[in-house]
Amino acid sequence: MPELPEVQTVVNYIRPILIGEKVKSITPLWPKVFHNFSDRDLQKKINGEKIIEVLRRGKFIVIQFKKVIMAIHLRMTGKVYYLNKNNSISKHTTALFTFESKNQLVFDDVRKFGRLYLYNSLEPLNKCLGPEPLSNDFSLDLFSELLKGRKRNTKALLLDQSILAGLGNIYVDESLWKSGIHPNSISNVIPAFRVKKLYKNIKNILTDAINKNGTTIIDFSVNGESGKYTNDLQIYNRNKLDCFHCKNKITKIRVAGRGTHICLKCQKIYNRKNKNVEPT
DNA sequence: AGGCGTTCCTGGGGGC
DNA sequence: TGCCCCCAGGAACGCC
Repeated sequence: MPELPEVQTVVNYIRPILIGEKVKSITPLWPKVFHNFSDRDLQKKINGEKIIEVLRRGKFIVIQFKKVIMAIHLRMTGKVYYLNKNNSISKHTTALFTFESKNQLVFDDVRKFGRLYLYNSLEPLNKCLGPEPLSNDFSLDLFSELLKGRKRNTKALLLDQSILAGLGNIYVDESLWKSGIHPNSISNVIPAFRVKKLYKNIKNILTDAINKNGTTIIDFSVNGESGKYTNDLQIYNRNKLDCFHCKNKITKIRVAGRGTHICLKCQKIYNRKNKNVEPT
């Protein structure tokens, strides 16, 4: 499940090679992969155009051209990699980018949820996405306001891309565990010191994960590098194993429709009744 | 407003 | 071994 660190890893990988490339064609091998545009739009707006910049916004990979942007969302199983002489496109390829240099970029997606988007600018993405957790604009005050301004299940809120952009199931579980907050806590009654912890942990965990090329195994055909943050996971995917803090067994529950890993001893539920009670 | 169920997909795991 | 069923999940959407 590519989240912010995994998408950043992909961007770091493809950016230096993509910049300066001119698009010859983009072939949809799965018809639904073009989300909001047609072949004709491509011919008018992308084909022959040069790639100026490649960046990340939330979980989107953004390829910037002079007048338009193409956004790629990997959803759960999407992968982007270069095609070289030694490999062939897999049967799960949903789109194939061909450049005038004859280089080719593959968009591979087993479950076919990933999509390509065409926009005139970043604005449509900015409109539906919250702040970047690693940007300077994302202050503790802003984060506190986001939590206090709503009476919502905390995990659901952190997964909501319009509130905060880039977190997914893995990093929400990790951040909440490290901050001692139960995912079913109500966002507006979490005490300030816990909010501060959560704020710092989100930043630290994401930064750490980026430095280790993320968690999801990314099978690049060129350099074979895979995400090393897998070894650093403290709570995610550790159902029935010992909590690293208190040695209690980790449990798996459902929160906001997602499989959720928690330590019942370390993570405190905050709601109206017990907001002043601290964990033992 | 927010919670919840449904939809999109396929590989893989559990049960028999 | 084989087969069937169901589950995993990010985000959009409709409903309550």
